[in-house]
Amino acid sequence: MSRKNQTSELKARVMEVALGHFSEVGIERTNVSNILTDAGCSVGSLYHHFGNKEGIAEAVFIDGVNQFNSRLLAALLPRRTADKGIKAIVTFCCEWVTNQPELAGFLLSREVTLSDNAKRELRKMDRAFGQSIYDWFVPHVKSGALLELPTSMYVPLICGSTLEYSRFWLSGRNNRSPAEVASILAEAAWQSVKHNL
Amino acid sequence: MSRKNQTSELKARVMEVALGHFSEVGIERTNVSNILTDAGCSVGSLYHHFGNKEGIAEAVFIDGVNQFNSRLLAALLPRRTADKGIKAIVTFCCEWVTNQPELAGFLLSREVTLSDNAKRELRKMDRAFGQSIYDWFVPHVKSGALLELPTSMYVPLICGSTLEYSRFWLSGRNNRSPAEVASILAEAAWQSVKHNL
DNA sequence: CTAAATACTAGAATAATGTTCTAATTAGGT
DNA sequence: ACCTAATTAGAACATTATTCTAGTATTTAG
Repeated sequence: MSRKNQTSELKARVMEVALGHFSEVGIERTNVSNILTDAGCSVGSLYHHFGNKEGIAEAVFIDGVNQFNSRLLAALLPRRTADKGIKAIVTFCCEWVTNQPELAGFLLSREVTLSDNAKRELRKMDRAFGQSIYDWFVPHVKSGALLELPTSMYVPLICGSTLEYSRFWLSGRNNRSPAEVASILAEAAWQSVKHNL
Repeated sequence: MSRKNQTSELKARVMEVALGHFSEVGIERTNVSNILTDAGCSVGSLYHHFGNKEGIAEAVFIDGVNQFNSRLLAALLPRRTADKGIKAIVTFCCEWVTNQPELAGFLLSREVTLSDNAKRELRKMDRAFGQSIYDWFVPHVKSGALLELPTSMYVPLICGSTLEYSRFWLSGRNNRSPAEVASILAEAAWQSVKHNL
């Protein structure tokens, strides 16, 4: 196997193992040495590739956000009406959380303290993502289908309930998965941002 | 001063200082020695009273939840109609977060890993609190003013958007405080749980 | 009022664990 | 085949949470 492949496999293995530990006991309480043994990685390699423990968490985080963003766009952009779009966002979130509880829990926990570099990278990603979302929204606001609100309020209004419900479910405090209650959450989100004549 | 007062003052001082550090850099990155010097406390005393660093965080957390719960009830229980009640909850949350950003940020961060004891105590508090809330809700659901939903969904639907918006604001990513947009959030929450004929 | 018990304080010593550093190894280009 | 740069290795190190032993003050009981 080429060095490149070996390396990226090692990094992937470390990130996967780390996610398991992080989501189980949190970043602080997972020790580096456990990651090392479970991933079959040496101290030197790990610090070469990730810098420090936070660096692993950052990598996992950015990877997760990337995956989430691109899949969400794929679910949203084809929708042609406001209500189908809003409901598609909520439904997608519910399914994503339900299907990848570990990753979702990790992203939602906000445990990661991002370095300045990681912040920059995330901001760049967020800008591109936000622009695509924005472009989808504009016509529906202009047509009067959606309420006109401060930009920073759409995400909380549309996704807030879903994310809050997801946090509950992920912490094991209720049985029905987000996917199972997606239609309720989607309808509620729609009611809260649709324009009421 | 009596020993009791001296002790409880020390504990309060430690908790206050600790909250400052926690909310600034997180639990992991605040070091015990800083808390010690800032609060004028010895290693021995601190570990005698709190057990370990997590123990301080737990104490702050439980204290905060208690305060929040009792004040929320005071804001909700006097309301006699469904829409006034729902909007009172949201408005209260917005003001509470806006007025105590440090404590709010700490509670919302979910950084704390609760010990089994703390979990038990919190569950007890939550049961009492939840019961009072439940009693307020029942008549409005029976009367048809509010949607009938799985119990575990009311909190996310009513508070989710507000909490999500609060997280954004607390992380410095938008200017308008929750209190400033409370009416929008309250209206949205109401739309999402009211019964639509 | 005295004595014993208890609660509390103190800080040096310890242990746990994240990170650095130097040296060895390997792969890919010339 | 040789050189260079990327990578691996793990022992040494540094930081920091926590324990431990000893000492002091306060309350309680007889």
